[in-house]
Amino acid sequence: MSYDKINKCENYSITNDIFKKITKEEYDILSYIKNCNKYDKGEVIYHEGSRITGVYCLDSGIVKHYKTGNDGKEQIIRFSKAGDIFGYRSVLSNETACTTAKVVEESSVCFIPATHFLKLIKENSDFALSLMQLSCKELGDANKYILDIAQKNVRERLAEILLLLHDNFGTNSDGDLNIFLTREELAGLVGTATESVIRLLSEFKKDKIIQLNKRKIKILNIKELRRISQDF
Amino acid sequence: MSYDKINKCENYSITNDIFKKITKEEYDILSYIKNCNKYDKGEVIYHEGSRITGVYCLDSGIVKHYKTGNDGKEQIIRFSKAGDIFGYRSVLSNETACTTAKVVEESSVCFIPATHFLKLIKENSDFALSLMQLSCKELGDANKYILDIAQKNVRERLAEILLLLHDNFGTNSDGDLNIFLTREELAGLVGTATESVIRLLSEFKKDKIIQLNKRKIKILNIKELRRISQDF
DNA sequence: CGGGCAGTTGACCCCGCTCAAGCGCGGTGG
DNA sequence: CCACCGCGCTTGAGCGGGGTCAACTGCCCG
Repeated sequence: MSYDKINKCENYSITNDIFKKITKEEYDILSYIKNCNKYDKGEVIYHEGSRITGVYCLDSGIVKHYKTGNDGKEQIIRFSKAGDIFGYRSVLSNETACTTAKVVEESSVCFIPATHFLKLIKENSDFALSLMQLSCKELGDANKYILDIAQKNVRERLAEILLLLHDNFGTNSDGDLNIFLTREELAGLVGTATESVIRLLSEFKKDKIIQLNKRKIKILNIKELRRISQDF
Repeated sequence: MSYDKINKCENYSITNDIFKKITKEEYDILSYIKNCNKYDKGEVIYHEGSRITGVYCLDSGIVKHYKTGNDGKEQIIRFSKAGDIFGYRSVLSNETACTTAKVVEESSVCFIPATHFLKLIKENSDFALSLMQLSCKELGDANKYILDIAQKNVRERLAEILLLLHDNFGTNSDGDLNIFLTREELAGLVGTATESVIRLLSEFKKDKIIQLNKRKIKILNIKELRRISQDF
């Protein structure tokens, strides 16, 4: 992280989502206190197990959150995109980070110290409530994920992940998904081996359900994908 | 749920855990407003997908929370025991219930209407904060569960579940786990087939790691169980 | 006494993991 | 400029963990 990258925050993230609930005054103080950095692709913002001293919000870019298994394999839990905040789980539960946060696409990240974040929660109950809603939503997502991994087969899960990426990141003008993951990352998301992802992607391609070009993925038949994913 | 079971709450649950943070006055109002019921084993408190109009706290008993897969198989997400609250996720995120809550052991359950619960959060920031800590802790647990199911084999997971039950429910004077699940429920917890659970339990028994007597399980070698579970 | 459910065991076999080999491509250095 | 290396991707072969099916037992309860 080079020095010239510091303090170039555009304030996007704190105008977004849950920060809608803070007052003008709180906003001004927050703008003053927060601290922004740019991170390159592949850089780690924090490691699983490390103590977190504040909350991060993403101005731009994509960050993946993963846990590492005993054999060193990454299990991706979720992604953050522009406007999302992360790290708040550790700050609130006062535990070490339960995931590693690594940059997938060059990101601009704001940092809000824990003390100030907790102060905001205490003083603004609307803010506290929307934060609670956020963590509850994440909890619901995690519960669904547990069911999926436990009961669906790899083919169904891959279909579901493609739909999830489609919903979260959308498509560019060419119709390609706006996120470019390695096969290994896809495997870490689905919870399977890289080779299995490759084989199934080839099948989907053969069946004209998706189109592949390197890491670009275009969904051609979203209905069929939904049918395969078995999600009603 | 028979009529004579209503309004016999002992107030245990609202003296517990997160309700420590409420004031005397709030406590008195809450005692007046809340509503208590007894539920027999097997009764459903609410179903996955139904709208929840308040938050539940458990005075006594055990409740399991599970999601149902497309093939009808239960995936148990977690248990509640005396002092725990549940249903708050749906109330806060304003979504339908993401799990079914079913009584495993006869339970005394208090109900707090959503409006009053939200009022408490708005007016008592300490209460809000400890509730947030609770949801964040659950989120951390869920994330760990995802990693486990995705990367560990059934043997490792079963060992881990036995340790988890041991930590959560403890043992009685005979050293048996204080929770009595069917083999099918254990399978739904581990995320596997009933037959696999049976076979592995037999193995653990053969290896003198556990003792079995119907649904009673006694852990004989907790170290070995920890080794098998691969959890560091 | 009979029906039904939980538990158990054996047989079978398929999904998906692992290992290995080969390919394409971009970067680096001689 | 080309040779080489390494990484990501792809494909094939093999096999084993664990899911499924079926049969049997024991037990509870009507």
